[in-house]
Amino acid sequence: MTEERKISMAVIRRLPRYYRYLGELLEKGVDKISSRELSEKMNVTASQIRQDLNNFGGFGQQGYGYNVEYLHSEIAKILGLDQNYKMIIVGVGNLGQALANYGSFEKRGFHLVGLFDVNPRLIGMSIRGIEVKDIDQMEQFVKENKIDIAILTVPKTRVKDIAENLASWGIKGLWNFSPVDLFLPSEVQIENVHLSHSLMTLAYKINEGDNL
Amino acid sequence: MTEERKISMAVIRRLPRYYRYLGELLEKGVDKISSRELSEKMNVTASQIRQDLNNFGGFGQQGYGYNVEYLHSEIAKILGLDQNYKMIIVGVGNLGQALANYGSFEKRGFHLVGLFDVNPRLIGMSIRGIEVKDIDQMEQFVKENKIDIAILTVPKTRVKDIAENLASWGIKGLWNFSPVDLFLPSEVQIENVHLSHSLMTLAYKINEGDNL
DNA sequence: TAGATTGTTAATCGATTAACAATC
DNA sequence: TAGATTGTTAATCGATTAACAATC
Repeated sequence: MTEERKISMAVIRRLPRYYRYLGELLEKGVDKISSRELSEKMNVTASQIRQDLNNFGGFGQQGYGYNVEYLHSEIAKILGLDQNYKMIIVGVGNLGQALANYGSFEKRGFHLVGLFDVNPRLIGMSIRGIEVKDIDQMEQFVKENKIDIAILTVPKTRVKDIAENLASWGIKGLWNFSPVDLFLPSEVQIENVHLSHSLMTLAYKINEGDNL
Repeated sequence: MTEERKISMAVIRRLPRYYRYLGELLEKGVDKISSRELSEKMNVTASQIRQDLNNFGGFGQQGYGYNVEYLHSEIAKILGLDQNYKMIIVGVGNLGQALANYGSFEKRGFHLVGLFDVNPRLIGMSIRGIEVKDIDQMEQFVKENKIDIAILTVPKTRVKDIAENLASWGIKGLWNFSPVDLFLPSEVQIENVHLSHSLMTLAYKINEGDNL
């Protein structure tokens, strides 16, 4: 593969937003857009949009703008949305069940294929046709099915061991919802969703207004 | 209140993490910590920790370090965790129910007091002692109970109108889980949790490894 | 006192914005 | 061709890291 200079995560985290806006334009039947028009919709600078996109090559055309469908599909490729991922959920509590019921990940190539828990009351239950299995069966399942991503919605006391095991079984990514930081070999990619951090940040913003 | 220079959101978003680590140290009975020790645990630079904290005043003592309990409580104050917030959940689907069942927000002062939905099958149901009400009753409820925060877990087609209404009824903060950007008057604070963005970012990270 | 570690200034690094030549 | 808009370089801005004097 061609050697490219390291793209910053700040740029990467903006791509899904571009992708979403382009998807909406696509649905509306819009077929071209300029960086300025998009910048106004998204409330960012046109310069940033052009800089971000040019990290990956030239997707536009001078004097014209960007073809919506093409740009949309190119961003999908950059993010890896042109591929399929096999996912399992570990921990089928409230949040695990909610995520299991989410159909919308499927259409982006994220396929839920397994559910695991320790709770005998949950084991055997099915969500969207997927049976909850005992966590003892997880090693075999992950290895046999070549699972790419594990969604971790287990209590924080359990997550470290589970994550380390999954890493040793060759998982590629962990989507971690526990309020814990995982330190694992660099082959395993980690994306944290710290809901409590997000809520605390909201509390700060609410009070910040008082100081103005 | 004293006029302070604007603190960047980058700093604010690190505070909940400091707060979490300090809470863990507190539970372990550790009573002091230096920026260097904390930096090693958290995998950040000591310099950053000191810079971050000094945005809000001097919490440490030369030659000693930081008192864990004191620093923990000071960060809580900065974030506004010394206050109480009344919250409602709008949209009691899978994710709304999961969040409603989360007990852990309560102990940080975030009190869930209302649940709203349009679905007649959900209306009348109770979660943790809170009855799901018809969304028609929301205006009166928000105004009478002076609700601070609304958790938005409604379909994306509904969220814009609901958010605008809540804003006009004096809500202070919106915790938005819909894949939509809300543009509202600046009195209303918005914190987005875009799960799909997070998952796409994980996909990128997984594939990025291939280029190394 | 000597040692340790903060608070804070200065240096570096990186990200964003502005500007404009290239070109469709 | 003239007008529009990209791609890209340069300028600015902000955030992080390093260094060290202050001080407990």
